[in-house]
Amino acid sequence: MFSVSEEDHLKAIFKIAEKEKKAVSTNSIAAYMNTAPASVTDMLKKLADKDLIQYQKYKGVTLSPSGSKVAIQLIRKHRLWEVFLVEKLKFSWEEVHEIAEQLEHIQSDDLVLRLEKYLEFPKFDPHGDPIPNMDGKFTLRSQWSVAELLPGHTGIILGVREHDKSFLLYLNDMKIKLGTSIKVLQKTTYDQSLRILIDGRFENLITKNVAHQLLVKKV
Amino acid sequence: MFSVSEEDHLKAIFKIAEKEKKAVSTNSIAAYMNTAPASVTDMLKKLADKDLIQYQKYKGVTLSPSGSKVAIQLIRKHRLWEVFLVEKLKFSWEEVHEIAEQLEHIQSDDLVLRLEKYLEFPKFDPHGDPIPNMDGKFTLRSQWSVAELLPGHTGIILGVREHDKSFLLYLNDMKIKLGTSIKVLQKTTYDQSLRILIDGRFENLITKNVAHQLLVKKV
DNA sequence: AAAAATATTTAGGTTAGTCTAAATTTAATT
DNA sequence: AATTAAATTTAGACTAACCTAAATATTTTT
Repeated sequence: MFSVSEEDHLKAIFKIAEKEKKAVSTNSIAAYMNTAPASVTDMLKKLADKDLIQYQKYKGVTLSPSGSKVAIQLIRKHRLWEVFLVEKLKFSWEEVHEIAEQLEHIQSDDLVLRLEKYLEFPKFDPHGDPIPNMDGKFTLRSQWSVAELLPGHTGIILGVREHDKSFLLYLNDMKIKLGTSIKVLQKTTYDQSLRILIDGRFENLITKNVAHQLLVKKV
Repeated sequence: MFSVSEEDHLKAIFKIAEKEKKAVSTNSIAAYMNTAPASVTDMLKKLADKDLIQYQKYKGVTLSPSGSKVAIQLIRKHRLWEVFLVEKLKFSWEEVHEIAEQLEHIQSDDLVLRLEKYLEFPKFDPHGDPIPNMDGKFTLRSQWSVAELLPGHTGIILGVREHDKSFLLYLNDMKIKLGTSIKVLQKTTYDQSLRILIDGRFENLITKNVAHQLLVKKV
């Protein structure tokens, strides 16, 4: 239906729009995709012709309903494949992104439905990101970052904001994964770094930024 | 490493060479791939430059050791994914080819190894074709076509030569699948069509050609 | 509000992978 | 062996997806 490059651009627009509310700029897409801005402009024209985006020269883009649908289906496929890779093939959470980037472009609606059923309809992927259902609906849940927890309070890791491989390896070293309990022992007033207790066993110091990347439910 | 089109051409050459012993012709590749012969010529030049084939103008091509390796690895991935689709996702054997054609191009050696392990090292795919191991070795076994069975003798279906969807659906209708027993009741001398008994329960008439496509072990 | 900086688009070019039509080589037939 | 037919290659062109450099629009700063 759509080319890999078209799909990738739509996904990039979706991801960027998720964070910043305004129209998505050409340069931000280029930065996200590691391509030249001029290449993005070319693609935006094509996507606009196909009514996948709203595009006005120099004014940035927003996804149309059909463009949004394509992006969400891609994200759905990506996350379902990540669950497969981790749950079934026993990959670690930092290894699956590149492979899922390829698998998400496999075209077969039936495949996605059967995969989802086989995985028993997971609602979140191995990084804690929600998996949209067939209709593009994401499951919502209340979650806080560890940075928001008050000293003395505990949370259970639901997910991570940062997906960088080195960050995930750092968490592995600290024995932090989905389901791990994090108790905030102390917050430094100087730089807001935190002393935490991991699974009631390991004490460690994390920066404010790291705390911001860790998403938990309060217990 | 290699593009999808390069891989597809190498696989086509391998498949054609499997049947016909001589050097593979440009036209046969074009026919197999549904492309113009001129496009094949272009690609052959490229593959020859990369030492993936032996190519002399007008003389046809043969795979080099490295080209052969690429082709066999593709076939390996294709067949492993087919096993996954049928065994785990419960696709029917006539539905999996197109999806596996896409999946075979996913690049990750680790993925293939883990998939193979997850599937418990299958040696044959859902059509009974052998799955080469990591080193490119195919498992051999003695097999005959039903056309070779003498009246009164029985075989167990090991695989099919023909992979066409309509043929597989025809077998479904006749309740023939891998493991099914086939007893030859009678051979017509006129056109060598056969009356067979399927799983000791259903009697049916098949043409000589159909019998030739059905591979069995003798019992 | 003008100048400077930044963002974006346009213009023109490249490569991979395809095509058709014409030219050439090889194979088959008379 | 010459002619015809078939197979193959060459020549030239197209599209998708990229690029760089230059031009233009927008935003920020003085």
